[in-house]
Amino acid sequence: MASLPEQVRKPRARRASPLARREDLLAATVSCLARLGPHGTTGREICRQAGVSHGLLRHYFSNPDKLLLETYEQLCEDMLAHLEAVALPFAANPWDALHRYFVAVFSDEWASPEIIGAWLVFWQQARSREDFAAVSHDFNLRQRALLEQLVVQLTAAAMAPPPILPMADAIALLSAVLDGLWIEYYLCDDRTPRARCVALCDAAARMLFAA
Amino acid sequence: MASLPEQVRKPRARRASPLARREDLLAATVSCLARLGPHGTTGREICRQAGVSHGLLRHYFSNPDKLLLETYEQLCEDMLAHLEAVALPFAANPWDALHRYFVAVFSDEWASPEIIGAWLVFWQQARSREDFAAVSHDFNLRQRALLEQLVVQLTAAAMAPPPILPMADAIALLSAVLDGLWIEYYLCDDRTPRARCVALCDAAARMLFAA
DNA sequence: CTGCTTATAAGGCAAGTGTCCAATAAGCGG
DNA sequence: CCGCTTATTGGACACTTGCCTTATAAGCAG
Repeated sequence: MASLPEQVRKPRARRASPLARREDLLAATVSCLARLGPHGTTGREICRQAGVSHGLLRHYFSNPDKLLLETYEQLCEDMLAHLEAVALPFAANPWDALHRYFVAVFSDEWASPEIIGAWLVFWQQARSREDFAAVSHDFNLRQRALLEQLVVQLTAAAMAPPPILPMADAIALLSAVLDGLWIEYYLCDDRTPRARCVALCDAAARMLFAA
Repeated sequence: MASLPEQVRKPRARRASPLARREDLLAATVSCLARLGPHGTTGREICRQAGVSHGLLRHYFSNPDKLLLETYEQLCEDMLAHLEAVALPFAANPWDALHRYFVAVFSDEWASPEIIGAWLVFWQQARSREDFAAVSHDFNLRQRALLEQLVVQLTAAAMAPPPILPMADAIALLSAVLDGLWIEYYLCDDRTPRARCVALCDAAARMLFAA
């Protein structure tokens, strides 16, 4: 039993479509961020979570950092697509569209501890990293534009009088309410239940844009 | 020049008062969190930033994690003390007191990228770590209580009519506005200048609590 | 000036990480 | 059924980290 260099490898794993594997890794990254925080989210740990060998990360992403960045991009893209899909088809009833937007923001899918936890990490990165900042900036612009569009529908349809505050201020405030409640929802899940967040947003919108 | 085991150590460093050194390390922690993110904030890096040997951390804190926690505690304590000192002495003029509170929240001292960046990390930790959650919870309660006190002064002094919304809702909204603007201020420093944040808070308060 | 306390430095060690790389087989086209 | 592409594995390496320990000297009491 001195030398047995044989039968060492065991690539039993089924071969997955490259696209599916990539998504596995992206999802595992979010999960790791939420479970272990940014400190514990290492390339090897992500692979462990995804159930693949640590060598595979390199095969799909140039390095763990890039994986993190792409996770951010993917998350932004998905969230924006979802929000647009939910609110835009209801342009005929602007108040309803806005309400649906709020519901989506606080939905299980986008206000889960996992997602918000990951989001906080990305915000953090955006301060010190150029590439993360670009993604963040782009997302903010697009999200703000969507919100603005919904609000403009309100006044354009003459369903609401011109706001008391300058339009830009009113939108900034509504946006702040959304962000603030979103964070708070994350911080302690029992304090402000989902339905109340939505109700508060509705109230704020009515206050800002209705008589 | 074969064997020179002599003259290796060089504890040239001046001896600092234990309290000052502790504060050095706490400050270095905040700085590291902002500069390198949670991932790069290691015990050794903090010591490097503080200009001391890596062995010293152990002498003041049981481990890097504990240092992080104490940094959080210190930050919370300082911020609450500051906010109270700024707003409470002006109970005679409730609107003014509230305004001073807003100004303090967005002051250079408490809305700096360093502070908010560190804060995001602590929020993240609060989800997965019991001890961080306790600090976070305690801070939220006290901060909320302070804000509530300021608002109650408003109505108690009959300087404002009873709010349109239930009191609890109005306070929740105002708090959300504060948090939301605070974060946004962090995310891109050129978008929403400090003065505008304060003005928006004032506007929100007037809207919620004045006729 | 001497000696004690203790703040400080720095080395060693095990564990974990990122990067690179060679070996292996899974699944498809022929 | 065979052979090529490539998804996948797992090891090697240098490096960093956290933890512990010992050696040193800074500053104060006497």
